[in-house]
Amino acid sequence: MRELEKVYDPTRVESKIYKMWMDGGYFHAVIDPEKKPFSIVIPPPNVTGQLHLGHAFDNTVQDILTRTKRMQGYSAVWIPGTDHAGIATQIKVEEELRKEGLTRYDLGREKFLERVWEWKEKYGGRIIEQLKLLGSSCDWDRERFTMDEGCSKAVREVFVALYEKGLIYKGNRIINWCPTCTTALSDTEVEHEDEAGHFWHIKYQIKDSDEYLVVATTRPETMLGDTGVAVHPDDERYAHLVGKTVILPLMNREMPIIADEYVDREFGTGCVKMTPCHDPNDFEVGQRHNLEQILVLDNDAKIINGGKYNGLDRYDARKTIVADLDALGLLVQVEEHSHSVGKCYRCGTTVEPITSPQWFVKMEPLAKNAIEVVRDGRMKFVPDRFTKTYLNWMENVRDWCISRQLWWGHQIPAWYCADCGEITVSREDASECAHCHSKNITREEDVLDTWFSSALWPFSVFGWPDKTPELDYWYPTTVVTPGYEIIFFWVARMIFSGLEHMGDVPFRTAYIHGIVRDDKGRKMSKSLGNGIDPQEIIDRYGADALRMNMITGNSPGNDMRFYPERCEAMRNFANKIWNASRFVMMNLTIEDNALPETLELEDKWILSKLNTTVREVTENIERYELGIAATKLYDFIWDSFCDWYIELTKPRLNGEDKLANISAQRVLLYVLTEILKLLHPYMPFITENIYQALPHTGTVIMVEKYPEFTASLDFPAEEADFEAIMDAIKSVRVRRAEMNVPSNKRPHLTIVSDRPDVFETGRVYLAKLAYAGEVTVTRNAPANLDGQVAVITDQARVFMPLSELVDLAAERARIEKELEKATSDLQKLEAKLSNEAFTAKAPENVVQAERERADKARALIENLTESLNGL
RNA sequence: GGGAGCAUAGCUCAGCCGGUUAGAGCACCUGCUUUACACGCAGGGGGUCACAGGUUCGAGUCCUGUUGUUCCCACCA
Repeated sequence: MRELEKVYDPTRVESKIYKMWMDGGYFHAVIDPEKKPFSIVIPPPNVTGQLHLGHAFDNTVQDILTRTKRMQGYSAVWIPGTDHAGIATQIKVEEELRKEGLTRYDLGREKFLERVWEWKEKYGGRIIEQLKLLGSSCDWDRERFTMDEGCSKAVREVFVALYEKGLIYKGNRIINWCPTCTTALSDTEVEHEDEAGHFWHIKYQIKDSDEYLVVATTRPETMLGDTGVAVHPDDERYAHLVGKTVILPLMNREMPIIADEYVDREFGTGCVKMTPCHDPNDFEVGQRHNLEQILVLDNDAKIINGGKYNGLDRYDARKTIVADLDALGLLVQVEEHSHSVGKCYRCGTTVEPITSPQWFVKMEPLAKNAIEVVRDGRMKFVPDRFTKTYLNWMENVRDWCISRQLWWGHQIPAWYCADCGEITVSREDASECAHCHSKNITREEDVLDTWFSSALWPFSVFGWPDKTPELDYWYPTTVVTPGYEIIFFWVARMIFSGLEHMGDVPFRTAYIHGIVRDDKGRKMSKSLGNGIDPQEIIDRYGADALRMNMITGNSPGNDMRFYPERCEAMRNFANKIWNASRFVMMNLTIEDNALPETLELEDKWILSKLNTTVREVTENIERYELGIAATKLYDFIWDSFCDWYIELTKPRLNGEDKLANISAQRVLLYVLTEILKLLHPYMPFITENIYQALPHTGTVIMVEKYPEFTASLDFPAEEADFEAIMDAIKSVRVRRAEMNVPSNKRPHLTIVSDRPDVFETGRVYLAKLAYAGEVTVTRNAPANLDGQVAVITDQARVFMPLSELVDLAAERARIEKELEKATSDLQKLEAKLSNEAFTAKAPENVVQAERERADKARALIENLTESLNGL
């Protein structure tokens, strides 16, 4: 293991490491009353899906949380699984059929479903395999599918329970219809987009009169289904017409003129054509006024009940109707008009509002509890702003249309009786009508909204409706991590479902994240072709680099842009750790990582810094500030450990003193091991890989104990002292760089400080890291400073005999500039300190800190003046 | 129409409870075969924290408004 490659190659080890974890069964969680439970259910990816960067992000978050908690001694379970994704999957299989010149109807329901299951078997595992490439530590023994037996049972139970409670009903109501997917959609499945359209003003003649009303519409084809015209009850312009009859052009249908508060007098002409079957508002107005309902669009959005327009596609009908109206002189005006159009979230087709007999969940009673648990804090959103988004939606939620005219999904357990006309809803497949016992029953063909089963996911995966130990132990789950785009689809529905069926929230925290965009800030999509395959990134940079990249540099809930180049930085980081470990191993003669009995100053410094890092990182993760924690680890590892501590140990490792050598090894190994543990949840592969090569007492790092703050390793005073030495080193480096001193020039340094003991300890490091020859430490400045260049830090003045390299004039200018800065700083500080309001009101420690700054500034001015005089 | 986010270095973004001299990565400049790493080391340049008010001893951070931008929700035909 001492012959490690200079460059870390993740591709060679990641799959081996993953296999080792799998073989060891480390992902499997068991119920352990001695341990605290921690649980996450995966937002189940679509079974036909491919891993994209959004998944990579989402699952990295879950893995970090799960791995951290597992190491912290929780019984941490992360339940994986996939979603049957009703419409999406059915579309895919239908597309495949189309290539064979077939439709699903050619196959029939049963054969078609066989095809979908085949498809599922073929592609359903793909995304799971991709999740493994990421390093996801899911409990694969507990993998679920929304249409597996257990989940189906849960769906059935919920449907029947809600029906029995009167919370599921069937009704002929306005729903969103997608003519391409030929199914109803819920409100959440419709995406609204503003589109440039027209506003057609049409004359409707009053019966037995020369008078006309003018109505305006954006969808003229719907006029075929008009069954009334509405005006506002207080609108004096039309008061005389209310109750009269108007004649629908083209159809010559007589329709009433009604008065309803719904009409906005200011908008358009103040007259609204009423199409109860194709507009949600008109539907409601129509119900209030008993308007006739005439459906004029069929399932393919072709005209029906429209006389000569029958059979025309909706847009062809629109053109024809407009032309006909124009020919009749009934088209009074055509306005350019931008209006919002609803699109199907699966296929993008413009949906049509259509009245249709569908199944609904009655939301009001369910929403009430779902609002309460968030209001009273039983469940919280991170970041908090999504609370408002959620509440706003839940407070205004309308009944949920759950039936879909698809074949792939959970078929609704309802049977219609041909004899008595009643509906039988049953947990077991019905063989007779529950009302009249007729055998003449047929099953509802529709299936349920795919989100109906996802809503039950946090408890169906643990075996509900059976009472299981898993439910007892792991429900409610600790946290879910969805993107904000599925708050309504999924999060909201899980909340009311959990409350209704489990009597408790499905999760304590919803940690909501943003979406991953491309480098130009655009959403990644197939049509733009700007998607990035995570697998490609993994192949190129490693899963660890991808994970780390996803998690750093963004804050909770915000979108992030994905730059492949940023992965390079994280790959470099992995390489840095690799090489630091190589260094430690190359120097290793010990077999265990116990700390030495005596610690040097620099040891205490790194251990104390490590300790602080442990505390802070743990706190950050606890607060879901994963990015901040990652940055702290990155900085500690690269800056403190690699750039400083490793360099600091070299004198001991290369020196003659055996004991010193061993003690350096011990601290190095100890810190490295702790670093690997801390970083493991973020970069699981490389940390495990290195851990396996180091002397260790555990089995695998993924089940090692997560580091904890250790009071006995807290050395704040020593930490500060050592930083004074670092300060001196840095200052000397800066001066040398400014003066272009070649690195082989090693001048004698004279350090003047009130803390000679500290700098005495630091001599060897100044020599090495500040490229000094000899180092002398004194309390008082030497009498003769001729030819000395000084650098000044808070705790010391360092003199270097380098005046031959100095341009005296430039040096004078430099010092004067520094002096000027110091003087102005001091003035500001003195002004602040002489401000009584400040000294009286600011906290003592802040005032004290300002006093110290002022003292330092004074000392600096004194020293600079002295240097200037010395020139 | 309602609501939310964002606006900080050339680029992409951090910056939690208001408290020293505002940070990182990338890019840029200078130097370096320092025996872990050039996927590296040392150093450097670069910011009126969108704008205008306000609160405060003190504001990138809190409040109000303005502008720009992105998004979500909504039944004005």
